[in-house]
Amino acid sequence: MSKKIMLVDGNSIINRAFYGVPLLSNSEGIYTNGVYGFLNILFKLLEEDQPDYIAVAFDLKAPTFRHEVFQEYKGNRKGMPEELKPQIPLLKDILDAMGIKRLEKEGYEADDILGTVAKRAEEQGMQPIIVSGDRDLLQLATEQIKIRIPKTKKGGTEIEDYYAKDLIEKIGVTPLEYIDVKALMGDSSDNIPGVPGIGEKTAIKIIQQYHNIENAIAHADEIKPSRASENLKTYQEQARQSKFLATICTQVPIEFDWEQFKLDSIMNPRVCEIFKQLEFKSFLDRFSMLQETNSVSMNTHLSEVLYRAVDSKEAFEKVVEEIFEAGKFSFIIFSENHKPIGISFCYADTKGVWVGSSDEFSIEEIMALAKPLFESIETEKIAHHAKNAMHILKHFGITLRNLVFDTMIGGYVLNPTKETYEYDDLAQEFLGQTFPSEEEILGKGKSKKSIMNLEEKDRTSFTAGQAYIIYHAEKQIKQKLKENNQEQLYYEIEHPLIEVLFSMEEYGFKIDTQRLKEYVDELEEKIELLTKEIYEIAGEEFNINSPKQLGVILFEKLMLPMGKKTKTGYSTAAEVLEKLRAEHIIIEKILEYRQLVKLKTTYGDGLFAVVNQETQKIHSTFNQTITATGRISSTEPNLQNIPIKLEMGRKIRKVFIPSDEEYLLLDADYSQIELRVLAHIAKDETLIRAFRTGEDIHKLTASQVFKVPLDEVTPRQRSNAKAVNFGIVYGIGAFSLSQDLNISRKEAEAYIEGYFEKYPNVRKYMDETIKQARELGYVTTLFGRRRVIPDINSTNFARRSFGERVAMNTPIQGTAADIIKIAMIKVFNKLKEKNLKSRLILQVHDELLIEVHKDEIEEVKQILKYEMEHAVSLDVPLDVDMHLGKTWFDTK
DNA sequence: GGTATCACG
DNA sequence: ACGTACGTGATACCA
Repeated sequence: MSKKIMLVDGNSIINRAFYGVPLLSNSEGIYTNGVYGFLNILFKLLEEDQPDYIAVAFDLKAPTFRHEVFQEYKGNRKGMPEELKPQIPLLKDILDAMGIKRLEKEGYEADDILGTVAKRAEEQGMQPIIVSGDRDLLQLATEQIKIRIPKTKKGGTEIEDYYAKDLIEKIGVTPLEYIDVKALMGDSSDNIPGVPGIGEKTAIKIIQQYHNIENAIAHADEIKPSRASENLKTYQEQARQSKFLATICTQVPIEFDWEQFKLDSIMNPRVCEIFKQLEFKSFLDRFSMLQETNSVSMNTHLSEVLYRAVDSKEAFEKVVEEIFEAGKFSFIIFSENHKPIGISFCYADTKGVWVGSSDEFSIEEIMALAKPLFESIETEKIAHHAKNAMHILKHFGITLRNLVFDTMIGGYVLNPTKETYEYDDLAQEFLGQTFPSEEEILGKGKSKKSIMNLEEKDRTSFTAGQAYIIYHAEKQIKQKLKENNQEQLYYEIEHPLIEVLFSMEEYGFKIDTQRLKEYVDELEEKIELLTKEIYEIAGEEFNINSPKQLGVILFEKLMLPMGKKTKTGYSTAAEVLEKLRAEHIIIEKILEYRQLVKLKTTYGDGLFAVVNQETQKIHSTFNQTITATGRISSTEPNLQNIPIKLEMGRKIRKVFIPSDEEYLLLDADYSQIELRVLAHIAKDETLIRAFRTGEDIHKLTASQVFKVPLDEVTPRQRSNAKAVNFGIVYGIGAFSLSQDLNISRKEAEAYIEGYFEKYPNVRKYMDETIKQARELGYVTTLFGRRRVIPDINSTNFARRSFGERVAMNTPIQGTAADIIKIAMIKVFNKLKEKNLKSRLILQVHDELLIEVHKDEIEEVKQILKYEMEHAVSLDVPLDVDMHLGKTWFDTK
């Protein structure tokens, strides 16, 4: 049975709908007739045809006011309160919510898109159904392609259907001849001039006889009436032109995937909410009829109906059974004081359950009953922050299998700049429903209530409601990912990464606590000594850690020249003190003191505090939804900022050791990954060639910027060029570069200009990226990661400039982040597949660290290097340096 | 809870 | 004339 694909001409149908029904507004004063009529026709057709696929094409050039007809307010467009405007869904929002793909293409009309897709569908053996109010489309009719033309009449909507044979039967011309009919009769709405004096009747008669305008023109003398004959001769050029205009282009260069058009359930909670808001009552009724026997109505708030609490073994066993039958469920584990207290589930679309632990029903018993469910490879799971749940489950000896979606990660992929990804937001954003936040229900801080203290009804609706939200938000998030072309990013990068990060966290990093203690003691002694010296020099005791008190000593008591100020007073930052080094001996003492205190508190004491006393390991958390660029971050402790630059600090790395003497540490880092990414995405020949031939990139830049031969570049010039390269990646500014290099702004400007002269495509890339950000409001990485930059169009200079730098930097930093994530997944899978004992334990943005078993060194080295260098294929090679060592310090 | 400082890529 | 590089996290101070 061949698949049906319905292709709707959005513009013409909404026009029909708009004119076909009387102007009506709902109780909010929102005019809804155009969109209402459109949907009315759409639903009727969907019921009749039951297509497998659907898409709606829009004409970007056509006036859009009828798509936005809701924005009229009480008859007065300007009268609508500003705060109401963005809340009113437009037709496109409704289509998006229903999961119906919109097709739009700059420079092409909806007709052309429809023609193109229909032809391709026909080639694929599908049955295309084109829906349009425009008879132009009749030229596309064939034996397979059906054209449906709805007509809004008093008694309702009537639809005329045309296959090729129907056209011949009813009008007497073939679809191709119909183009010539149009060309002769013209069409004012499509700006086709036609031939004056020839209307529909005459046009059809002429074409029936002569089949096309060329032939008709050749025989113009024979044509009657004489007026038509005369005009055809006079306006023959115009007739040819009209034919060109009337011909639908079926070769529009668009790419699509049939799966994008797949018609799922168009009636979901989000759509329901919109219909409620617009008071489309008849559609809501249609929906509730579509719902199964279930009493659940979407008009009911999601916290009110669906849920039940389960508090006995017998009852939960039954629930587990039901979930197995459903084949798919969402779940949330609730914890208090680091101990799980219950689980909520949602399954079979409308069923929500809260299973709480009690004296009679322990969490251990609950977990034991749920174990087969979580471990089943048949049953699909939806989670929110699955990595967290995996740790809890692991504690009960449970391995989570067949996780199909993580709504937190999905939300992050759609918009990485949000502070948090919580349930109330998901409900609002993806389901259009209001759900209370955790804070509203439980409060926060010290007065935070326990879930167990809630009334049973509230507890159940709160916990199961969250499971309900993620169960239903999943479809919406997936749909949005599809629309944004981010399915690959989610399914091939972020989703598989969850397990990799889980494994890294779970495995941990062994710490030589003995050595750490010695290190802290050593620092403590030095600090004590320095403190005394500083007090002596200052002539009094004060808190050196307080920038305020330190400022008073330095700039008031010792009268040192003040460099910079901060909001609150004098700046005592290292950058400022460094310039005062020669002024007073206290400065170097303070700088050293600062360095040592930092090492002791943050890295000494800080690390100690998070070592698991039993295993002597630290288990950092790798956050997957924090950064705006796609990098991961590390907390408790942050293992991505362990000192390395200064020798004193670098020593701390000696306390990071392998689990036992069977293992060593293997470190691999990408060389210049961001500059390589820049070379690739900017397509700069000079840069690409340099990386291909393995040149020293900073030296090359120095030679280009300072206009000296390559072998005459001084170390100083190379180091300055390095700063320029950094600046480029960050979105350069002359002022900042001048600060960084301690040169004049003029000189810095000359460096930048010199750079862009030599790497012209880099400048082109920067300009184009900013332009794209302005137009689209966002920038993307090579793998479709997207960051919205609202400030790019700000009228405030500083904000706008920031937006521009972000626009330039994010694709570079983000693409590098994508690449190493891909490498991590590949390395992880290879180690697993080959059943090796070696483990990936850390990522530091361009660096991976593996705890490698001594028997596996050569094999793992080969895997690590290969997978990192071949994670993706760019126009430049990726280059990886590797080091093996007994401690992290030694992997240099 | 905001600010300053400083550790990393 | 604007105010200044991109991305993070931890700690100590202080209102």
